[in-house]
Amino acid sequence: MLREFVRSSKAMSDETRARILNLLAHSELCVCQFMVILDMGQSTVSKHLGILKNAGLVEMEKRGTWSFYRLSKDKTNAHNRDFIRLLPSLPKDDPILQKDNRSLNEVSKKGVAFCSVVALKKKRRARSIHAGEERCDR
Amino acid sequence: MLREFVRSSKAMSDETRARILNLLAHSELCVCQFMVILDMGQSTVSKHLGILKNAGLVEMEKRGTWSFYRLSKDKTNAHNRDFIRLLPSLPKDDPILQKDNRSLNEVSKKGVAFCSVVALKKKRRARSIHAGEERCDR
DNA sequence: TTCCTATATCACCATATAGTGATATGATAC
DNA sequence: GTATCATATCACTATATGGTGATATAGGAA
Repeated sequence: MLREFVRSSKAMSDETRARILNLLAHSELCVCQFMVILDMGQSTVSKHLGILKNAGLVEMEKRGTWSFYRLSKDKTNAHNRDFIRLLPSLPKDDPILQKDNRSLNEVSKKGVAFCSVVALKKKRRARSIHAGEERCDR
Repeated sequence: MLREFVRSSKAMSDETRARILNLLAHSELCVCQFMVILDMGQSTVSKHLGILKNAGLVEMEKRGTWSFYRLSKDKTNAHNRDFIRLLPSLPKDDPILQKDNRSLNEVSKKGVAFCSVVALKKKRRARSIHAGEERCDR
């Protein structure tokens, strides 16, 4: 149906989600790895992945507390198969995607546990900055 | 560049513009023909066509006062070639697209002049309704 | 010239969306 | 049990977008 076609197309047509799809074209990843590579907050990443999953472009598998995402292998959806096939035409010479791919290599080497630590640190830093600002207001 | 990829993808990912692209996959059309088939106002149609043109998915040619639109034949843009190639995977069984295609047949038979008349009538009707409402307010 | 028509653009409003911090959920470790 | 961590979801704000009427532009006809 047209509605599904548009939903999948919309899911692709955002810079952040295009970056996510580019990364997933290389390997499966969990949320905290995306946080490090994309340098974005956890809720942002989770939201974007939810949109991609809802459109059927991406699948999720829980392993312990981690959620691993990968490109959908669903053969029943014609649009999504075609949209995913389009990923190789993402501009390989784009500096953002090149940087993402380099980060992906590093992150992959260091493993998931590393990302958890980095993501947690980031979260705590954000909290403490916020707490500091509040103190200054008094 | 990623920005262009996203722009083209965004241009496709709207129900109205997907309908426009579906029509253009069959034949070139001018604005007033879109107005009749899509049953939308002139400014709306013009805006959507502008977005598609700006993304490079569509070309425009002026003939007299008419602007004719067609799918871009530009071979230099990799994304757009791929996006246009995706059009055949628009859901052919979708009732909206089927209705659009039927309307396209009728409109094509009757020619551009017919559409001009219909579009103009519509415009006048809208104006007179609006004028009537204003009179009632007094 | 003046009038009419086809299209583009503008201004506006209503809705949708991205990003974010806070909170909720759910699993693991202690 | 509690504590901790990974993720999902909620609430909110700022911005983007779709649809529309009004206006501007520009070509053709009278």
